[in-house]
Amino acid sequence: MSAKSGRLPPAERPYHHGDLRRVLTDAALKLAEEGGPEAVSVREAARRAGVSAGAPFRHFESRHALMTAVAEEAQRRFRAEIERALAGAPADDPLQRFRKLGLAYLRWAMKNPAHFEIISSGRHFDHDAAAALSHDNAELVALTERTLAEASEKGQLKPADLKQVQIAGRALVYGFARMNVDGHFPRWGVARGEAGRMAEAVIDLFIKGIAKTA
Amino acid sequence: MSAKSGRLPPAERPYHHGDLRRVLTDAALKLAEEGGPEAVSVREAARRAGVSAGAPFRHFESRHALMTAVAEEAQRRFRAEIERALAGAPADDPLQRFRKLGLAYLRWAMKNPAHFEIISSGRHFDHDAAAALSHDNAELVALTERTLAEASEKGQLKPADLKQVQIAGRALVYGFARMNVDGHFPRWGVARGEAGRMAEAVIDLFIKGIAKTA
DNA sequence: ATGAGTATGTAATCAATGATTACATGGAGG
DNA sequence: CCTCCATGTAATCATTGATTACATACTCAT
Repeated sequence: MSAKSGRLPPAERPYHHGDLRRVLTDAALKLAEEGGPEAVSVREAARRAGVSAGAPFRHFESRHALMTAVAEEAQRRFRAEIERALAGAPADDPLQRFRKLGLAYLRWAMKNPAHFEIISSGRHFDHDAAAALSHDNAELVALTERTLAEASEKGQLKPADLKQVQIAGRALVYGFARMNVDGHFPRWGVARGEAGRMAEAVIDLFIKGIAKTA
Repeated sequence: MSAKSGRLPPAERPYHHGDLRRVLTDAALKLAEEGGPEAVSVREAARRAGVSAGAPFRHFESRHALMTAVAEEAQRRFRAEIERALAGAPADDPLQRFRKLGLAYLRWAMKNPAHFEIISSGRHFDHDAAAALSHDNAELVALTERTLAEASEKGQLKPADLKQVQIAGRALVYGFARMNVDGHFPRWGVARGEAGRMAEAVIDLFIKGIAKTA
């Protein structure tokens, strides 16, 4: 695919890139990792891909569109990681699965702060143009709802408005992840390794609050 | 002060502005309100102040420095509003004050999304250069800690690790505010007016979880 | 008062970036 | 083989953050 034009010197890149769209997306993902969402620039991505500054606009209408592709890929990875983590959880203990869900969520968010920010802040891309992302996200939301409902049906929860519990849980986890991403912890005198344990403690505190055995 | 130079035509602005720093900060605050933090540009602030594009740099080392001033003013307003709201709360019921604290926090955050984002995201300004902001913030943190401790001393709380409760509460409220700022609610099918009631419900759910009477 | 020194504003300029346009290249299919 | 079209390049523009040389006027010591 890339060595089709034999008459060109092998060191030269062929005129057509092959899969520039993907290469640009990957470069942008890396730029975000390195310097945060603001550090993603079309030109720098083009530079890293070894193409001209105008080339990316053949594949992305605008910088926003590039960020949308970045967000979709990040969300895909996020979902995959969550589901991978959940695979090793006991199927007959929904509350335990709910806990694992929260932990996996936080672990990924803390390990990939820039990507987490991109997919969650809604400021970096156009949500309406990201159908795949919306789907992946809805899938995760449905997963937590289902898990919580199962826990309730199995009698693992105190009587409560499940919708409210769902939102509170989401706010709690999202807030914790955000506090990490937004740099609150260092200013609170929370060491880097400590945040992980605190995440677990906070989740357990929440679960103890909604579980029946409390 | 502004009409000192009598020989100039009255319609003309005097060469020296008077309080350009403040005017620029106000313009930037308004720009943020209108188009979010990214919409704040040094040049547009200068334009609105009626000065040249280079003038702001006499007062702010960089755009970041301007944003720092914006953040300090926003944080000042935030703190003032919280304390104002808390003034009308019963002094002898710390748990009730804790609730009011959370509600006032969310009300301000939802009413001033851009300013809230600026002061809380840590990405828009230099925290180390914002001593006043750090002080105001620390003051609010201390206030909630004190209130929670009082509630505990008065026997209003279940036995628990207060530090963990503090962090969980903060994560919950911050997460909810962030979900609003980050545009999660419309995508969840939550109407605009509904968010306010949900905020109250979530706070009450949390308080019921930590209160003794539960 | 008055002249020196400084604070504050202007104009011109630079580099980086997002975006557009005209043109070049070459792969795919009749 | 030749045409069409997807994809890349080069040149260009407007906007923005930032710097520099210069202009203005406020302040303060004498």
